[in-house]
Amino acid sequence: MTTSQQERLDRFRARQTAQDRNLFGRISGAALSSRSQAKRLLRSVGTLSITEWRVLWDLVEAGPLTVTEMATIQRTDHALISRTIPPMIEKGYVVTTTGAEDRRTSLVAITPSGHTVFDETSATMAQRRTAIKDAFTEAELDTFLALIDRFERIVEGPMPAVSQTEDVA
Amino acid sequence: MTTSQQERLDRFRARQTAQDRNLFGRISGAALSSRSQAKRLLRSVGTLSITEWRVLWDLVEAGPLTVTEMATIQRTDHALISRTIPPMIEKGYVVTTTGAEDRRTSLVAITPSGHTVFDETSATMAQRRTAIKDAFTEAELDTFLALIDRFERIVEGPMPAVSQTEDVA
DNA sequence: ATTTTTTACGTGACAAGTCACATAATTTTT
DNA sequence: AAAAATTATGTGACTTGTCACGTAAAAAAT
Repeated sequence: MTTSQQERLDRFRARQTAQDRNLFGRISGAALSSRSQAKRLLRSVGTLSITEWRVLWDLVEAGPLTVTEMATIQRTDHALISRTIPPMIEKGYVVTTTGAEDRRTSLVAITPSGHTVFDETSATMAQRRTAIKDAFTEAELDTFLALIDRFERIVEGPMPAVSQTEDVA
Repeated sequence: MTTSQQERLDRFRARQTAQDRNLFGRISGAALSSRSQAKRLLRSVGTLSITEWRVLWDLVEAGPLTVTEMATIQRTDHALISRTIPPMIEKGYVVTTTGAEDRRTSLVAITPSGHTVFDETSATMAQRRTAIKDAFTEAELDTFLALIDRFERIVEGPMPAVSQTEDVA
């Protein structure tokens, strides 16, 4: 290996180390790993996709919900939920009714069949949550969530405000 | 509003509150918000997509890199990088050469043109990083990264190990 | 009462990201 | 030296997620 190849490798390693402290990349990486794991686990215990599973979990825990409510709970785009519902109706997992008080809304409810496919995932996904519970104390979880809150305040707006001490990398 | 509608709303709110403490959802939400913000910012200062921008940032900081190296740095799938490169070559932002020592690899390097489009984003994206720097002390960043490390150890495997005290939700 | 604004959701079009597989090249094992 | 295993990358096919827009319905303003 030539010196210039070694230098190239050194620069790659330095970059990797530097990015280990980049919160944007770290949070993205953690989220993507989490999603992949969830996907593998769900595939191992049934046929539900991640989004289908999340919908059923919300409905099992909270009863009938609107598309907007589920999107809010799941911190995702309403379009993703909206698109996930019709195939779930076809599979017999959920039913929808137009809102009685607000006919723009549709109220989604789980069916017995939906309960069944959801129940097949429960032990596995509960085990996954337990692993998190075991890994963090309540105080550590509080700290983690407070830090995530702060991060979110920065990434929620169009552009975060910065102090006068800003430096340009 | 009837009592049953009020109860439905109460259950929705309770579910939302409960999910505020769900690390999986919180980390995913934070990552997605971050990605959307980055996308908006990039659109406001040029035409680079998020993945194109990440590629250029890596190349600017570390010099020529292979697809696998960039995927490792960015904690993403090599296929995403692999697919992003040809259009960037067509746009004149990068060039590739087959690795001298390992003809399986291709070494990607930025061009002057790529530097130019990247430079147009630099102030904005640096400002974004500064906002993070301003929001967290070094100690808080250390804590945040340590917690993310721990979370990642749980989500990296096929299934996390759990203690005997596991409970099924 | 009417008009304007806002909201819920469905859809088009697209980007981001993943999984699996194939080919070529390299490394390891025999 | 040959065979087997592993790795780098490209690609097919798909899922996840987003942005923008349109329509219908509701709320707010006039």
